[in-house]
Amino acid sequence: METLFNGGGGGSGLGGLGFSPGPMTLLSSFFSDTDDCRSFSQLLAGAMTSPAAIPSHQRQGFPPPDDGGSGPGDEDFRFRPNSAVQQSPIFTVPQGLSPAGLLDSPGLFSPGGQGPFGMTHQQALAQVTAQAAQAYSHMHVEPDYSSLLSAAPATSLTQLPAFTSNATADQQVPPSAPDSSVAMNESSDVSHSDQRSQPSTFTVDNPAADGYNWRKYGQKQVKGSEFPRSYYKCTHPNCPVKKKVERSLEGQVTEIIYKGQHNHQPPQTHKRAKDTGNRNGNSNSVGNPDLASQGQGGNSNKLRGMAPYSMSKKGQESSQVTPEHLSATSDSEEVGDAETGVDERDEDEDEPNPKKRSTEVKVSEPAASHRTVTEPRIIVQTTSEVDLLDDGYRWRKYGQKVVKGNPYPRSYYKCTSPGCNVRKHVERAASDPKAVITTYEGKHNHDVPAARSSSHNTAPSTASQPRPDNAAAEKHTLMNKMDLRNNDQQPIACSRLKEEQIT
DNA sequence: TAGCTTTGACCGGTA
DNA sequence: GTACCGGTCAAAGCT
Repeated sequence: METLFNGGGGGSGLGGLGFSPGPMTLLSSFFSDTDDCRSFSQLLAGAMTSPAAIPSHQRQGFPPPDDGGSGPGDEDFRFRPNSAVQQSPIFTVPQGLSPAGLLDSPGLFSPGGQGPFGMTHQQALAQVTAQAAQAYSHMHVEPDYSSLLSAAPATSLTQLPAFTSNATADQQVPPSAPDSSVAMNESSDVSHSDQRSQPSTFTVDNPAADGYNWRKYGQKQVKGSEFPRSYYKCTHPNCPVKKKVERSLEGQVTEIIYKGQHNHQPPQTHKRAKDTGNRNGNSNSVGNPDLASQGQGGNSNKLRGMAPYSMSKKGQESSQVTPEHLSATSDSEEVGDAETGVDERDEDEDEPNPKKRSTEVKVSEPAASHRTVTEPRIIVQTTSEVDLLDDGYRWRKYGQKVVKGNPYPRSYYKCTSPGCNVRKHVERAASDPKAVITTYEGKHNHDVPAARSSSHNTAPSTASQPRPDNAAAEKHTLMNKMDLRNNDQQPIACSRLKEEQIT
């Protein structure tokens, strides 16, 4: 964990860079590797409505529902962090991490966003994250990964917001699919021809950062997206692979769609090293938007997936984990290599098995084109309203997205204070609009606005819901209290919030 | 000079 | 039949 979040010292990638992923990114990184899961929303919905219906003996493992997930005998419960269809990045919650327990934590949450234990959303998130990490370490045989996770100090999360928001240009580290390739490959059929990569949350300056060389052959403003879409072709002779990349004006990759499969190995020598600098002594150092390409032939080394985070090279702001990044899991060669060295890559390159190269979950779509398995990264600018959520700060809703399986949109907010980059992501459970997960990103650089009257609800905001700027500390505290090895810990993934009116 | 990006135009599919 | 749209082409410019 320490390695994961803080780089684990030793001079590799993340550690050296000294940044941490945003909480959701972190979660995503943990959860991005299975093929049969439930969306986060669905999880929420299910948990909010049916924990009791789940046999107690199964709660721990949170047996798969009816979505074709693992069978009764399976130890893993799977669900998708995003319900964007079945092509969402999925993650597996193995025994030890009980989604049910997650959501069914007694009294951890209560109206107002804070439970009797003072558990806040941030804390919940941190806890979930920690448990996810723990779970991941339990379920995956990858010794490297597991060890990393299990060894990670809970305090790592403390720095998440700060680091994500303060990354410097030199900290460009690719988001990576936490070894989704491995997990997925192990657990699913990789015949999928359809993949969709996680749009990396982070700015990726080099589209070829996934190990392949790409040539941009077109760009177009597509309908429905506020961002232009770029078209790339693999430059390898006769390689039919193409990819479409959508980026925000800040350079953040909002979506990457791959099409085709590489019929060759990733170039041994990466120009990327030249392009972005050869950090950590290896050539695979590039912010990499395309983990999916890995899935198509890109190499996937176990540790590469451990580095799901990258930082924007173009803007600090973009380095912040934005909602789009919540599920960012791009294959991170840079990080992976940074931590494992090129050798690992070479190993993977020696591994012709296409399955090992799949990073994102594949879908069963027969189409030749494959979209990465995550939901679209496009955030629709919907309103400019200032949403007065109960945390003392003023928020401006800057977008929302409806995910499949959840009639309620996921909403994104930004702090309205000038210069403050804190963002807030609110997701409501499909079954209960009052069941909400609120995730803060970043740290307020100002005090809580003067007292204001709120038409809605609840207890004093600052009391009912810890301020984001305290999130880190809270997480820290929480994480310190947590015993990652304790499977009995009931992580909280949602809260039945105050009668918060989100829209 | 090679390779790449940019960008307007063109093409084919679809409603 | 037509307009729209996504995808691609290809000339021009840049590195």
